[in-house]
Amino acid sequence: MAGAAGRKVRRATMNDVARLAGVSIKTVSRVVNDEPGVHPATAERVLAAIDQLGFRRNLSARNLRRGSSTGTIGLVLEDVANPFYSGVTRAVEEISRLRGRQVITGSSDEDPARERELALEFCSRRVDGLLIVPAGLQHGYLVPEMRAGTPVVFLDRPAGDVVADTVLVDNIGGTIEAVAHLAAHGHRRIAFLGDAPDIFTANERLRGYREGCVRSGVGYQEDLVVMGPHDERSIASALHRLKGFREPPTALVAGNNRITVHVLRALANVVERPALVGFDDFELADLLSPPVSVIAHDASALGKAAGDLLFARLDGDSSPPRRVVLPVRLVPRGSGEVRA
Amino acid sequence: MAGAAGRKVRRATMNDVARLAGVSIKTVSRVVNDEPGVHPATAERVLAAIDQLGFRRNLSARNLRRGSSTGTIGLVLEDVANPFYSGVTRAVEEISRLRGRQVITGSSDEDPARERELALEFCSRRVDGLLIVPAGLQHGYLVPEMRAGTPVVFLDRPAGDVVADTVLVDNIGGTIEAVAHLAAHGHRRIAFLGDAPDIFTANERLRGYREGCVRSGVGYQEDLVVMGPHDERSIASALHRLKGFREPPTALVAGNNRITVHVLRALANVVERPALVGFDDFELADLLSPPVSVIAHDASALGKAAGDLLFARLDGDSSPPRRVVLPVRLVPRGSGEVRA
DNA sequence: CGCCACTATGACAACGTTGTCCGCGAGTGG
DNA sequence: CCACTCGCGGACAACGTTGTCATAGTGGCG
Repeated sequence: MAGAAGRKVRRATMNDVARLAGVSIKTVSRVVNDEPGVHPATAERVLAAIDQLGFRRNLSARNLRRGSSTGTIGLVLEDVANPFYSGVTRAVEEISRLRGRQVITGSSDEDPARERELALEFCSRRVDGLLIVPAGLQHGYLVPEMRAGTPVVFLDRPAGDVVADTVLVDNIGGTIEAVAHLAAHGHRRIAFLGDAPDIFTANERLRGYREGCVRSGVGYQEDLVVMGPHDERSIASALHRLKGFREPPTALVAGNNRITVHVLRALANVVERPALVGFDDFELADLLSPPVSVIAHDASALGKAAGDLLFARLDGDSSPPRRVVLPVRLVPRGSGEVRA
Repeated sequence: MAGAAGRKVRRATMNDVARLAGVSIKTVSRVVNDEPGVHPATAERVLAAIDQLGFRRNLSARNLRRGSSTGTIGLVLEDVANPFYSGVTRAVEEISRLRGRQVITGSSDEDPARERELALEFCSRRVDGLLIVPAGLQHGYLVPEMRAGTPVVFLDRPAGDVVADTVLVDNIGGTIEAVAHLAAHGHRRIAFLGDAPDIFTANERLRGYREGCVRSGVGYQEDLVVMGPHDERSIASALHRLKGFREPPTALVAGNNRITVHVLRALANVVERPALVGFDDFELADLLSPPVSVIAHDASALGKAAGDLLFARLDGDSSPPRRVVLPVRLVPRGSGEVRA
């Protein structure tokens, strides 16, 4: 059992190592960086000294001196605890690891000020690249960074006022498909429960819903739309209100994974359940009864696509900014295949 | 629409700002750090220059010069994508934010070498503190760091061979309770599906299971224990094998959230389902049918406790290392209350 | 009018590392 | 035996920032 007892000790530097090994500091540097031109016996002595002192090279100093890469990628998202974003995080981490980079993450909680604060903090740390799930619409603050050559990729939502690489999912197409699917099962009164309309994806999905209603010949009815922000309570009361309509909706489209879960919870003890299609897939959706039909898209694919784009830029790709839209697919599992 | 077009530009330094504002670099530093003794008009000029150049102070240089805090906390866990750990991550992020720190995370995937690599990388970055979910049993490599004053807190599992702050959950107590609960409902053949026994929590929970069997008068039966590592397939085949017994188990204890989910999937279309209690709570457990009874413990509580411990150390607490064991509680929801 | 206290600013070194360049000694070919 | 190369190691500056100390200006006061 080794303890950490004893006086707090100053951290060893290359100088200390050099002194102990009886060589110059530059030689230590050479050993640490696997540079050629060091006699094996000398290297041995240096390594022994490093081990004895527990020396770890100071990356702040290294980064400062080298000026180029800090070996870090900044990732700003809405909430790491949301399974969708933690999937994205994992994918980004994975691809970064292959490229020898560490990931620094931060949750913005949909607060534009917090997003900006995090992103700028990351820039101060001189991250090699930034991946951002935008909370706000103003990203002019990133222009100096981009000018200085820091690649920025926007994820899941586009930036408001800068032109940059962006990876999105097909929100509109997905919602159109959801509505079409429900309409094909005879539903004519299809409600939409969406997130706050100033969130890009929420708005796009609303547009898709509207378009889907029109295309499916159902007709768009304002009163069947309930936009957020939502929590469990507000979803429950919205459902209650909809149910009180003279012609209540027979089907629901839920705008994202959290809303879907809230809907499921609100409907838990209801006998006459409306048909349901949720946007975003989630674990256990297939094990619920009825299993929940969803518009699925892959968090890892999103993270990977964004990461690929970012690293391509780091590798020197200077083509015009790209916008990648990842496909979604309807996964019918039961909850959406109930006839009206 | 601002573009990032134009030549790639060198990043502005304090020197550039100083020249543009017609002051010395030290004055710029004073403004940036809100130090007193700068004439308001001068500060104004400096701020304008900063804005014009898009200057962001280089934290590598700052950290190097100041030598003290880098404003970062390193978090090594098993897999950010696992909801349990992403909950921990979020809690750590939250508490770090309040203390003005950024969190750097890395997933070890249960690989001791990877854990070590990540932790040492973080040390090279001179993180202010380390939070580690140990993958291995050897942590001697951290001794120099701890000597140098970097606080280390182990999370969810203890370290193998160093004495340090540790936050655990009551694995043994929880599993004992699970077994007792099932026994109270008349079960005499209770199987245990656990993770790889070299994982601390898996082993502790196995011990708890064994103890629980003894205490409940059920008797410990070797052949009802199936340890991992597990995936969906292996769980399915284990269940199949157990079912073939002359006296098949009438109840199951699942060793962690992933195993529980695998069990649920394997049992999805089975009519005669054994009673089930899972270790770890998970979202939607209450909405399944039957709702899944679990031994619940709080990921955020774990993250918060560890963070509190870490920051207490950073604030100078030098009392002997502590071991905190967080309570768990049985949440009966249905799946565990089936009579034998 | 000379001295002091005080404000506003600047010159300079140092943090730990790495890139550049230089030197020493041994081996090698003519 | 000399000139030249090659392998190895070291001295020194520089990265961008901040702490220390010095200094110029300013106004008050005896």
